[in-house]
Amino acid sequence: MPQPPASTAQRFIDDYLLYLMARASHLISSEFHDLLRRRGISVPVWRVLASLVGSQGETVTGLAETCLLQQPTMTKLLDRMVRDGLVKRMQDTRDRRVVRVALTTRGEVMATELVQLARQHEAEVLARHPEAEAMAIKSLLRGIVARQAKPRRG
Amino acid sequence: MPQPPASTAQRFIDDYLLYLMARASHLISSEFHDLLRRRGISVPVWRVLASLVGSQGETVTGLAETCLLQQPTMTKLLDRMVRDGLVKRMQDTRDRRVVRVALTTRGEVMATELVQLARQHEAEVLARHPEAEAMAIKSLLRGIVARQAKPRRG
DNA sequence: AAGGGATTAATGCGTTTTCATATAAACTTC
DNA sequence: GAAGTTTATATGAAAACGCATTAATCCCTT
Repeated sequence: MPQPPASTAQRFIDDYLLYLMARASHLISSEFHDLLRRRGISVPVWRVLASLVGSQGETVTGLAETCLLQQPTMTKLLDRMVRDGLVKRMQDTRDRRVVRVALTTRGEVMATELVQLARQHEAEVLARHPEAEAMAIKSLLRGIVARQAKPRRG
Repeated sequence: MPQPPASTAQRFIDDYLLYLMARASHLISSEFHDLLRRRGISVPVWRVLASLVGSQGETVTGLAETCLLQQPTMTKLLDRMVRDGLVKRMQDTRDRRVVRVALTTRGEVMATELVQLARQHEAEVLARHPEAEAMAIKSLLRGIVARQAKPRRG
């Protein structure tokens, strides 16, 4: 284990809301992302799959926003997912500019399975943070960061 | 504006904790990241600067963890920051494996200025989310997502 | 109904990140 | 004190990302 930082309790970022949110999100998500990696699934792919469950078809731009990516990044990600047989592109009947992206059968099987695992994991996380229902946001997130700290490699 | 998704209120992800956290974090941070971009500063560079304010020197691995990056990524990021005169590498006296990274004068000036802007922005965000002090985490984060929604391009 | 302006998705290029591995230094143990 | 193990950082190839631009379609005004 490396030495603790020179000034342990005094760092700007440790009381900075945006950092607390980013770190809490990162730490908690890392657990599930590890599970994904073991299955050879990248985080962006998982996000697209999860976004498309139950949908008849989403636009590229809409998916990009949902998945927190830029549109060109999404286009290239979809290229790979089409190649891997997870999603298909369809033309929108009303607007020929629009591409509707939907799950293939294979994609749907995978997505459904992962969503179930995600729900399980979410339940575990919530069980682990029982005070989450009542605390102020900063101390809450700070608590998550502290408690969650480094279960393994982030 | 694009069409709303086929099933508006029923998506799995809209009630999924990890997504709510990631999205809330992304949305709020985007505002500040826009400010950074206007100044030509990337998010990872900002994170390193913010991590080093008030420090005598952090290790590469420690910085990587703090900044939510992998260690090789941090090494290369530091290469660029050294090149740009923002940080310097120093040898640790006790453990010669360890590289101590610290701000240069130029880096410190920049970091201090940015931290001040970050504090301002944080205050604005907190003022905008007054109920943040008392709400349950999921509805809290969901509320942030809803209210923050798309101030401009994410 | 035609043309200007806006919107959707794709492409190309340069940069950055990741994954796997290599190198070097320091601890441990016999 | 030397071999083996662990820890810290660096490197190199391949993938992914971001920005700017392009092509096609739609919308709205006149």
